Amino acid sequence: MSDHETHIRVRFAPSPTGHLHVGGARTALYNYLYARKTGGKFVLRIEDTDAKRSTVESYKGIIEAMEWLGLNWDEGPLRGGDFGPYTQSGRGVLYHNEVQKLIDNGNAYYCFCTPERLEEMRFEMKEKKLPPKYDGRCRELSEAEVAERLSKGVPHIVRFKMPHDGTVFFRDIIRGEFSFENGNLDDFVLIKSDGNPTYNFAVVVDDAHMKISHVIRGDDHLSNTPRQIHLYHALGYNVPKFAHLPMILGSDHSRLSKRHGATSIAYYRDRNYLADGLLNYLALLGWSLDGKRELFTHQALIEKFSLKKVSKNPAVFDDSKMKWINSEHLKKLPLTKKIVLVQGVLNDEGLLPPAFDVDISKPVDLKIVPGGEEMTGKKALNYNMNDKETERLGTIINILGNRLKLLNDVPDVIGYFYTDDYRVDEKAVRLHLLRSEVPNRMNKLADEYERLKYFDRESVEKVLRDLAFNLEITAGELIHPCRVALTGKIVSPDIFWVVVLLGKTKTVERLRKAAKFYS
RNA sequence: GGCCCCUUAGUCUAGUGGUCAGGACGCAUGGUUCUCAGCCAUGAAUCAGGGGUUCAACUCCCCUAGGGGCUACCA
Repeated sequence: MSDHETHIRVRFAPSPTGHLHVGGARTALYNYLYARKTGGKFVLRIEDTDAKRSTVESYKGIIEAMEWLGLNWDEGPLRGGDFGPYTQSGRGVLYHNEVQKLIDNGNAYYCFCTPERLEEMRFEMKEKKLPPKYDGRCRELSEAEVAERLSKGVPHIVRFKMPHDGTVFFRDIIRGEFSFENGNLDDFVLIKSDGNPTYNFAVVVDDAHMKISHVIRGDDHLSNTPRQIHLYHALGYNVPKFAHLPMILGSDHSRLSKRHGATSIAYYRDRNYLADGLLNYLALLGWSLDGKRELFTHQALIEKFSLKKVSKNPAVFDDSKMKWINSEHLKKLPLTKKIVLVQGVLNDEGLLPPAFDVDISKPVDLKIVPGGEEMTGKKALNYNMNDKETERLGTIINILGNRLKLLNDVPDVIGYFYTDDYRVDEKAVRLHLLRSEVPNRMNKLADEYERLKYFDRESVEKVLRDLAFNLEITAGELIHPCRVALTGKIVSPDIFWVVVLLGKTKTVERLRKAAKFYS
């Protein structure tokens, strides 16, 4: 690694005018990954120069979302650093010093044109099918004239004096060489009449002062880059390297907006998606390792990421793939971790502590649970659950297996283990319970279970199969109504495990209740 | 209007002049099973269009079309 590479500094610079959305998060992620991969620094800077649109709620929301995602910044709000402040509203003096430099060396000038005149001018130019550029009226104002208007307090802005001829060249890490004719660029605004810098000016000043080595951002900024390069030159700073990321589009291929529904990071956080899963999916939106491997842990992302492998084409956000990635991450979590997460969701839904005690007569041997993972370390004692309940939950999660794809499905998928007030699927009832022969069978099954001494999986299955044999029906004809009676659903994990984990008392109670209710 | 970027299945992508155009999600079918999920197997589906260059083009060049961006005292 060369000396230069040891000084890699990148930044994510959102404006606090809304929530952190998937596009911004992806940009933040790539910056973060690049910094971690290269041992550089990741800076978070808040670009709040638009006083009208910036809000503290957005600011807080962005910071919270970044933290939830685990995109830890080295310098910025809450962390500080040697190049602060990291909020542009706190850097006013700096912009004014810098713009003064530009005015002094003839690269910028005061402009007294009113917004009304500019609008008129633009309108006329459009009529004449000319590019709507600033006409440069104030560009050649004499020093005396400027001084006079200034002293009178005439509202003004500051513009960059763009050369009329020449070409600006630059190279983008992802897209290669670019050149822009200066003639197509106009005298853009540096300082607004409220004294705040514009985006194009503030980014350059801040990136230069914060010693940003690589500017990694969305390609909606590609067209701004030539203007910014002029500023770097005029200000006498080194031009950083650029990497313009393809944008993330909505399903209709238009720019992501509120119309597209689920675009905010908070939305997924609130629905109990896993941060690492989201990161994984976001990473894939515009980057791939080899087109084959798609599942990456946070750490693997850092190891494998490369700017060179970022694609040029815009990507459409696909919810179903994101769900899949999320489920894969969920699958891979160790059991103890899953228990804690599931407990959290159950608790949020008011399902903890359980509405009833379940007495499992014989402790469940996790070794015989399909794909059963044993609990390691001490049990997770959260949300008023005792050891036994925690162990039961661990077993429930084990028997659930891959059926659990989204943590948010937990209440629906296993709620019946925790309350009697669970949702009953009418279709399931119609299909399996509303039949004349069923109530009697359910009662018989309840009788058998009531008599059972050891309520373990083996016994519970034997009882049911023996009963089916005696009644001269298939096991399925008992199993399906039993499932609906116990869970209210047409689908569930292995029914015998459900019986065991629901416990003798509840199982018998629900079988009888179903028999009575649907006879 | 001007300037700029992008274009492989529905979606994300691999591909860098000669490949049966590979993978993944999703979809469909079959197998396993008490249901579902899973797992296994199988299948449908792609190089935007047109010109060149070349013995050979998804790959290089040009044009067209489509999509996106910038052109703000938004960022």
